[in-house]
Amino acid sequence: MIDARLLLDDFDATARRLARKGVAPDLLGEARDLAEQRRVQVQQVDAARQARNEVSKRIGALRRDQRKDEADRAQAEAAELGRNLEQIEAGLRETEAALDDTVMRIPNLPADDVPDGRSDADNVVLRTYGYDPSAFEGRDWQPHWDIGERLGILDPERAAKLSGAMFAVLKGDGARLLRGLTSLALDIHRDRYEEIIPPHVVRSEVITKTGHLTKFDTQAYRLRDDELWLIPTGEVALMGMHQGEILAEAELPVRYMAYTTCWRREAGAAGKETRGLQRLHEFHKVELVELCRPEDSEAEFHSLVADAARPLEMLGLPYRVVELCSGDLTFSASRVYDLEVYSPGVDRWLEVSSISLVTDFQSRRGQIRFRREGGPVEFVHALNGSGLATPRVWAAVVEHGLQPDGSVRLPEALVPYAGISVIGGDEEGRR
RNA sequence: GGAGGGAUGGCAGAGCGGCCGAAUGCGAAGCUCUUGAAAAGCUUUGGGAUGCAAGUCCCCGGGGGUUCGAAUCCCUCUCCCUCCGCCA
Repeated sequence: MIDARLLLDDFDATARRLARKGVAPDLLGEARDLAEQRRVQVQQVDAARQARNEVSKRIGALRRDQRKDEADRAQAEAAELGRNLEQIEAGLRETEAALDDTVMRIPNLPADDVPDGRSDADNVVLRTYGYDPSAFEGRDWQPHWDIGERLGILDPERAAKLSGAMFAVLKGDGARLLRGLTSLALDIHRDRYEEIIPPHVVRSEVITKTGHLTKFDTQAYRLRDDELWLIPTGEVALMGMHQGEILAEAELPVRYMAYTTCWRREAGAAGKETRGLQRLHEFHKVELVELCRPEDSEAEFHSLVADAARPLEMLGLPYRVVELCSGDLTFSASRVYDLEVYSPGVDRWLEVSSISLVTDFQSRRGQIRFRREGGPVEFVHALNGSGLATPRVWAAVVEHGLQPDGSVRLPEALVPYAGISVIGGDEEGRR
């Protein structure tokens, strides 16, 4: 959540910045009014408490001195003050609940140099790597689901039988390919990120405070008999680890990676763009997250983008870096770059990683702070992005590796991890 | 799953319902002394709300209650420890 102070201290500028993200001024005005009301009520409550505390203290002294009559009189007075206090406290509680509710609906402020725009049509392609359109002409490219079924590495019918639409069964070399991809990614990122294997279910508290569970978001699966949720991304577990903590400045930056299964309900999604592995309820991903000092976050963001791109380059996959415009930014992000891999089989660019600079939006909610060397306590900045999301990268490897004889050649860098160089060819490609 | 015990500041560890945001020790920071260091002495050392400030208010695992007043009493949840059961 944003700092409600911004609304009190600098309403116009804040409203202008949020307008770029499509936030209605009404919402902000409502929040500001509530914050103002809260400020007034806090002062009233404090004054009322002070009055009561003073009398209570006097009662203690009088009782010690055996001045019973005076004590009794004071006690009656205190009881009256107490009743009064309760009333204004109730008012304050109401205001705070309403304020909280309202502020929670306000998204993070976009970075000032994020391009203006309303939808993904206004996103900006910053650079493209390894993509030559002519290289894809005049050949019979196939979508990965056709290749996968033909080679027996993908089994959509069994997946549907087990779990329904948007689930996957990978078989044989297909399973091995996924395992190889995750190992490759974990090894690539090992130099900068500490590998974590977290729990895959987390408390309501954790998923709420990472901003992945609000009343407007029904992405996550809940366990029936426990107040626990399946993580929609490893980020939830990794960011949750430091909730409520005050880190030492010297501990920063904290960089973690985790290979986890992710579950998303994806309510409403179905149809053409969900075929094959394009969109799944359950998938595997290597996630990268970072906590750092505010002054470092912009530079760290660009490092994170470069980190997320490294596996794609090693796999020789053409990709492009897209900066999301202000209107397309996710709720909690101040800046987002998407990495999109070109899929020749469906002739589309598929998002394989979304790198977000979240600033202090999550850490304020989750109370993740750090203490400056000999100085004050501040909120850390948070960043996250996929280090490698397996389904779409799996699909891209299969589509790009398709050879005229129908087999799939794996990228060189992947061969040691997958233990094979060709899927579906003659036995020579196998080791 | 069953039975018992616990949760207090960076750590350890006191705390009669009022004088306790909290003794004491350790750790850490600053200062004095010293050529320097050690030792010793002095001082400082949690978070948050509100306020220009002085101040006031809140927080002793979380939430609720009793009371004029709760770290202290009651209820509840979570976590940790010991024992029993189960189990990869």
